Amino acid sequence: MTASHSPFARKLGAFVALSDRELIALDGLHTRRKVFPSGRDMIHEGQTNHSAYIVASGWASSYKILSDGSRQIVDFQIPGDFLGLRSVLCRTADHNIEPVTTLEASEVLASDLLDTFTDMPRVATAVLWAASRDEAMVVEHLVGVGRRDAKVRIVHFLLELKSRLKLVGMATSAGYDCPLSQNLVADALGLSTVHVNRVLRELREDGLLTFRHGHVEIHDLDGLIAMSNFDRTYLDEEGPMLI
Amino acid sequence: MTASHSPFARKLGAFVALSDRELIALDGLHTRRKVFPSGRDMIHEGQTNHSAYIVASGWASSYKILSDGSRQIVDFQIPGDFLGLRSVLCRTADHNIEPVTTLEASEVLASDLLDTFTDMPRVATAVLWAASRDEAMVVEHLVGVGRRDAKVRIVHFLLELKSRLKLVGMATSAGYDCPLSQNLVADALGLSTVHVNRVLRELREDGLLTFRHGHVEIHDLDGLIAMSNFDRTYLDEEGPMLI
DNA sequence: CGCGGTCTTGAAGTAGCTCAAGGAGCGTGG
DNA sequence: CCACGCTCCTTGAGCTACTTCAAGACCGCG
Repeated sequence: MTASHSPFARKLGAFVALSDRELIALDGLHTRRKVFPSGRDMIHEGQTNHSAYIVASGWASSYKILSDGSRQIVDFQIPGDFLGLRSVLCRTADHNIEPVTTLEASEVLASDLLDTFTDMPRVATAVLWAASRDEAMVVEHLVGVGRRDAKVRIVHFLLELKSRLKLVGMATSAGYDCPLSQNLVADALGLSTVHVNRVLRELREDGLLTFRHGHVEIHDLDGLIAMSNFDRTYLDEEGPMLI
Repeated sequence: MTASHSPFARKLGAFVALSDRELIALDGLHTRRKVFPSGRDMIHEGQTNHSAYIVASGWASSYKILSDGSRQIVDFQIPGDFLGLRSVLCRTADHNIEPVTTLEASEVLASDLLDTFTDMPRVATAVLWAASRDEAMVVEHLVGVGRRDAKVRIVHFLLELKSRLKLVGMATSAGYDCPLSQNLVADALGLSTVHVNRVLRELREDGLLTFRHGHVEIHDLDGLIAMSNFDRTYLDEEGPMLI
């Protein structure tokens, strides 16, 4: 696998060892590309009959708004991730999706996907794997919000992001670019913006990491992993798990 | 559909209108029945090569334990629910499952399920629907833990449970039996046991609901729905959504 | 009858919230 | 080119919704 493949192909290639033919087929799903501006919902809760997408570039957020106006962000989507895969199945979306940055995404027809599956069953395995990884991430997110204090929660979140970005070549162990505002992080982690700011300052002062100006710099990876009990094997595998 | 069918068949019948032949086929999945004692894990995190089950009677909990010993319960399973469906796919479980009460469950082989699917595609639709409902419930759970205060969180939780139990004939609008200890509720909702106790007392004093001695009594359904902004349509449909 | 789990209540502490106000970066229009 | 109006970041001060600790009551069970 080379860097010339799409983030989507790179990601799946990390799960399941794929042949060139299979990787090219995955890239082939990237026709019908669209661009979405940031800050405007591309999928509304309750909306029916929309499509699924694969993110080509940019970040998005899926979230719910409560009656009192507060927002819970369920997950962020980065290049290579599916957007709204489940809501295609359910026919009606159960949450909103809004680009965080300008977003390029390719519309994926269920039929195209299924054709690829019958043609190349290993691809089906990989997609299923990716889908259940997404579900596992929501569970992990729930655990964090329910039982971890703010500092550990934020560290865990930033490490997870690092692992995910690394998979598509957008992060190193030293750091990564991150377009999320402190407000977005707060709404994802069930905290207030103010508190996120304070914790980020503490982490900076402790020499653990710096998150500023859209960039996360990791100063002490071992320290971060130790304090957050981040599971290295959870998302951070080197090489495909299934040969 | 009559009450003589299994909870599983009842539940799916509420999603998709199923013929007698289809309902009977679903009941047919309930061979290979096993009994699990309460309080002992039936599936461990990291365990591989275990089976999926359908709960026939009793309650179970799926949860994760953090390094500091605290526990986050991700979901409870009631009769008619799948147990460990995703971990069959992933090969290795990403959370523990422990019966809350004595549990009767039927082992389901992936092959049996797939045979039923090819034979009766509507069943596949129904199972897929149930699976994505489960996922939607985890998301809703995350929203609650992240953004709702303790009172609303508990009310929402108990109303959701009511809706789910109603689907399998184990609850009425007046109330239901609930074997969960306050400690279990606390670990599901990211609260302390003590605080759950206090909030429950408040709800009782406000004449909204009583949760005592393993029984939830609903005194003021409209009041509860109003204060928690519970979405009536979310799980509470009357009649199948897909004819 | 005593014992472990659950429930209940009080008292005191604290993590994280809200409110408030100022600064820094940046696009936009005068 | 500067002034403006954003949005985002930063910091302080005070508050409150929760937590932890502690102790007693209840209850089913061996």
